[in-house]
Amino acid sequence: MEKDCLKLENQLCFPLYAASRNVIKKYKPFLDELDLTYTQYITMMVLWDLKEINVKELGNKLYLDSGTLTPLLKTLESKGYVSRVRSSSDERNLLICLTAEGGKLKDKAASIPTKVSKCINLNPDEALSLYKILYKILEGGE
Amino acid sequence: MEKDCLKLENQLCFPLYAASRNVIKKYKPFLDELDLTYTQYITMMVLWDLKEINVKELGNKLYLDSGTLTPLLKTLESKGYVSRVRSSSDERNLLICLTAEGGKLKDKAASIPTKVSKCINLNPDEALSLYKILYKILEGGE
DNA sequence: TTAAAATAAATTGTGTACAATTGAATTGTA
DNA sequence: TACAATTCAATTGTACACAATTTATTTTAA
Repeated sequence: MEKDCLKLENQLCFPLYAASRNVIKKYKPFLDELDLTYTQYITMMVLWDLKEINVKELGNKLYLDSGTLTPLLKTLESKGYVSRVRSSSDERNLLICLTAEGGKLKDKAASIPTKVSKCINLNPDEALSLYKILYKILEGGE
Repeated sequence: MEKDCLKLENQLCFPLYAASRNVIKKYKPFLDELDLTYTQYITMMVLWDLKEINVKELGNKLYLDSGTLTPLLKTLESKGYVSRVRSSSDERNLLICLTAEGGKLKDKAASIPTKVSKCINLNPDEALSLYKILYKILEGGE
């Protein structure tokens, strides 16, 4: 009986992993219009909200490290959506700042959450339940 | 109000993406002992169950394409866990077969699901609810 | 029956993820 | 105040993901 534990259909992590990729794919046609990948998009979300943040804090919010963020932020800089400046008070910190160009993207992105949620077949109860469980996983360990 | 839709904390996809990576990380110490990555592990799960499958069907089960699977399966072959043989009835198909060595891994893996579930802070109701919602997402579109 | 269409895997190229290491800047402390 | 420890970002190296294209094989339909 122990063996059924190793069947794909009895796993919780596998559908979590597959559903995550599945939903991210639904963003693609909308994000293509903004010339953003999904990871770049969630980075821009933080910046649309805060305007400025250093790499460390950004990594804490996105659960990503500098190995992922450094090249991604250089790409966003090359697109003109953010600037990268060393903090004068502590040269170890790199400040990521939203540019005017990056700010304009927010308007174009405003309709994306609604459009994507229409592609996902969940009712409000399920969505809320999912949200709570996912944050319980995220908070329950790191 | 439209603007709050673009806040990270109001997204459903972001915690899905973050929780997926968070849980996969919990497998790492256990999978390191088997010299498997998470993607290699779920591939082995299919093979422990079916013994043999072609790349196309494997991709359907894992929601992955040949671009991901081809190099991964070559790695598993080099580790001695699978063999790769063209189907004689249709040379387009590549059959992936569990080797004896690969079969032995199943015993070593048997305890992993229990160990990982102890690292995830969910009660049985939450786990079942999550499972159902994730499969609803997966079935609801592709 | 043979040429076009379809199918399967491999390949190519880009962009993450992430562990581990490095290097520069800052902080704590003897 | 030096200097060891810490912190932050960048770098290095490996392994996915995935879109798009290519190559080989098989199927189909004229």
